[in-house]
Amino acid sequence: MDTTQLLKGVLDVAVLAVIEQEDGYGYDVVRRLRAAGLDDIAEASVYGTLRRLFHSGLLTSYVVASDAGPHRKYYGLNDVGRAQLADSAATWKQFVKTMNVVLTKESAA
Amino acid sequence: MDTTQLLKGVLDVAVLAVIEQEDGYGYDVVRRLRAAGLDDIAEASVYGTLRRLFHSGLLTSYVVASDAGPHRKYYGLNDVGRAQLADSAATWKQFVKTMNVVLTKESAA
DNA sequence: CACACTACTCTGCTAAACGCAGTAGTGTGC
DNA sequence: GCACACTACTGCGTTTAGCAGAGTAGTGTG
Repeated sequence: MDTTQLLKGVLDVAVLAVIEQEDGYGYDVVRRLRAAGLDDIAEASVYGTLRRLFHSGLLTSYVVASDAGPHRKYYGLNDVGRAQLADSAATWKQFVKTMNVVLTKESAA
Repeated sequence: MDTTQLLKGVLDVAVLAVIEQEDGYGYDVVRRLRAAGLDDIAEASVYGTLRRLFHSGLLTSYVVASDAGPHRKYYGLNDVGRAQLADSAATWKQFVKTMNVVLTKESAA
């Protein structure tokens, strides 16, 4: 099965969670997500998500010069972002529970 | 948060699981999924998923006359479907674990 | 015979992840 | 001193899949 479809709607939460830990820029968020186990995540997806979240008003943004490459566009959570994260994480957990009900009923052997 | 996006890729597994329990027809699968907690699932999504899974060769299909309405198109799992279900369920569980890592690292306070 | 419930189909819309290409900045090796 | 690798970001077009909404029937009830 392709995990691409599973990511839908979840990448938002994942990115928010990673940034809450510590402010991050795109390239770095990609690495942190991959390190956490989302191995085959695409760069374009993360950059796209960051832009979407920022334009939705959930993130702050500031640019920092780098000593090893181009400048970095850092993102951080604001209050709206933190609230959204809490909310989405709760929705996710509830969803997982529901799916567990659906899946464990299977062949009640 | 909208659960629509969370369903992506997961509805397949959910439908397969429900059908493995017992053969079912569209209208009935919808009710069983809703009963399990996927309240706001749309009929069109389930019928679409059933057709997709059938055409992918995971389901068998047979028509039964009903005593209370039009005929019913029942679906059942074949071996390919059962294998796919096992596989997808495993992928899902792994994905949930990964997401748990991502989410619980959050604010390691 | 109108209406409700069952049961299914079809068309078109939309969100979001991704592939791919392109643009730069920096540092390393030949 | 130039090719190449790595860092860092942007933009466009494609694809997948869930959903809204409308339509078509069959059955049974007031």
